[in-house]
Amino acid sequence: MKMSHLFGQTLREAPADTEFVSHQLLVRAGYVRQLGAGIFSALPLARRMLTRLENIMREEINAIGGQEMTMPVVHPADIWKETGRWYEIGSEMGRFKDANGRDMVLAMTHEEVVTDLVRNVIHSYRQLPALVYHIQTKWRDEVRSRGGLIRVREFTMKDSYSLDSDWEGLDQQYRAHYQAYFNIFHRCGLDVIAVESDVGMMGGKKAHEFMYLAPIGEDTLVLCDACGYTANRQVATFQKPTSPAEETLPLEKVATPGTKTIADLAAFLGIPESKTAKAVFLVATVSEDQADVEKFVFAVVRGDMDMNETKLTNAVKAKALRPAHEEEIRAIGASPGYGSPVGIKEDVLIVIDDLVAQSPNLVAGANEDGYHYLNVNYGRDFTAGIVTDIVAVEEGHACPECGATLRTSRGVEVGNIFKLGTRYSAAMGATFLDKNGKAQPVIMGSYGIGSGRLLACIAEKYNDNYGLCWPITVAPFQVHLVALRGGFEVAEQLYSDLQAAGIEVLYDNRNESPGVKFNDADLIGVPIRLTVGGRSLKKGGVEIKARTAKDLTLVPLAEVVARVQNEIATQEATIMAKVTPTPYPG
RNA sequence: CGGGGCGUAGCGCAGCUCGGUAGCGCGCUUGAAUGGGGUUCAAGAGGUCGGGCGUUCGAAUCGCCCCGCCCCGACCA
Repeated sequence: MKMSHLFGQTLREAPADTEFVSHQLLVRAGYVRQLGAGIFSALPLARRMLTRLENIMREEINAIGGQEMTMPVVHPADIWKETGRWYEIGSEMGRFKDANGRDMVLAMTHEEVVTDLVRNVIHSYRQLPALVYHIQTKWRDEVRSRGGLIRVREFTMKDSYSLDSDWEGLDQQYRAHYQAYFNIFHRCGLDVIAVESDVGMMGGKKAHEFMYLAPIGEDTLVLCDACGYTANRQVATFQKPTSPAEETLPLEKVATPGTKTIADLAAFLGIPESKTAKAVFLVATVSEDQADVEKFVFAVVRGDMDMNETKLTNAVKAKALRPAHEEEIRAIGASPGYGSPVGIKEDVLIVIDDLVAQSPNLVAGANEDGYHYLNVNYGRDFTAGIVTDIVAVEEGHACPECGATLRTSRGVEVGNIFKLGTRYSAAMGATFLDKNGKAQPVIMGSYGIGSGRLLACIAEKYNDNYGLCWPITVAPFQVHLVALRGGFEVAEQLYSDLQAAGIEVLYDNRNESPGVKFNDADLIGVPIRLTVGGRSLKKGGVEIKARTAKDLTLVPLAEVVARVQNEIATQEATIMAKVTPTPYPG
């Protein structure tokens, strides 16, 4: 590619509304342009990279038996109504009516479509297992897109769907993806960790997220350095402290004026926060018979811990959760700041953390302004509809596996794998006949990687003060050939020689000053730079420089192609050395 | 959806308080010089001042409404 014809322009200054380095550099270097909030065009430089990323995905998914296909971006709403997600998912689903007034959906993901295909195509256990995938555009109308290319509304994803006749088969395909995903990210030069995650709107049984650890990440991860336990904070668990054995003491009501927070209360009574119970009032939206119903939820955790919304949402099978208004709290007989499950109306759904159930003699509100109860005990003084883990893990808690101290870190989710099970096949009647001639729902898995987000993460990792520094395996070109005065004729020849040798070359043939060319080359970030000019020729050849290297090396003209091939091989080998088997946890 | 900020040429910005018919730097075009890290000089092209309504003799500037974009929060695979 000659730079004089490259569609795109480098900018000296980044647009004012860009925040992250990856976003700034990708715009400045001419890779992407923004059309609207969370909507981007990929210019030729970015398109070349996306193609390379997607080809890496193709190779790895093909290697575990995947067959590429393409499923549509626009779906009739009927299939989404069949699985219920038409009703469960809120405003992030793109909906419109076609010319005949039929409800239509913009693809957020493709479980419904693939399941529809499965019920039409798969009839026998003999056709299983199978693995299909596609690379397709999705639309998720995030209420708030942010972070440049990290969190967008329109994006392209590689998603694969595994189909099995038994659970062992699903487990096998799941593990195969687990390794394939590490291979993909490592081949892109990105270090990731796999963490246990919430299944969210996908439903299903088990899920891992692949996380690129970076401060710009929007997810908080819980990590154990001792045993390797990793989980998204949304689902992370920990070893709860054991409560001291105590005689249960009689319930006692005490005046505690002006102690609306746990900290105030503990200070007022001179007790640790761990001896208190914290009440949180929420209203859950629950789907009942395709209609949304609001249910009051009264959650209780120990005073020294925080509630985890995801865990609570899952515990009550809610579609959404919001804090309750004061009137709603009073309506159930509780008092904000002095709430407790003791003496609450019976039809209220009380969810308590399992640690609260085991902790004797806690201090809890008296549901009366300015009063608390001492020595509240589960079972004697109150009961709960649900007793389960609803506490958020904090830095310093004990690892659920080995007991060592946990730490937290931020991460960007670049991929995920889900064991869907029969969630979709059962709902849509995608069954096969087993050996006994009995109809069984197909057992499914779903596995996604967002290519644009992957590109942004690589940009976020590989840059310096001058611009981008792509890994050779994903770079838009392998060589950036800079022609300076007195070197244009040689450069032209070199350009065709390199291309003839199968090397991807970006050739800066523009009549620009050297400084402009070098700065653009650094900004664009092609891994190997060749410079030909009167000066280099006088010295006997062409200068070669790796983007990340400090020094130039002079190479005789006749050896340039071989030398470049050698450099490419070396850089590729460095990255491929990281592609190794990763043990599957558990 | 709540809070904050912004919208003037491709990009970065000034002008707005105090209304008088739009400017700077970069980029772009042409010419000349320069020629190894955003070089220099000269001459140019390019703007419905986000949109609508209103006030006014006159609106980028004042008022009202709307739209868009960014950040924080809520939310989210």
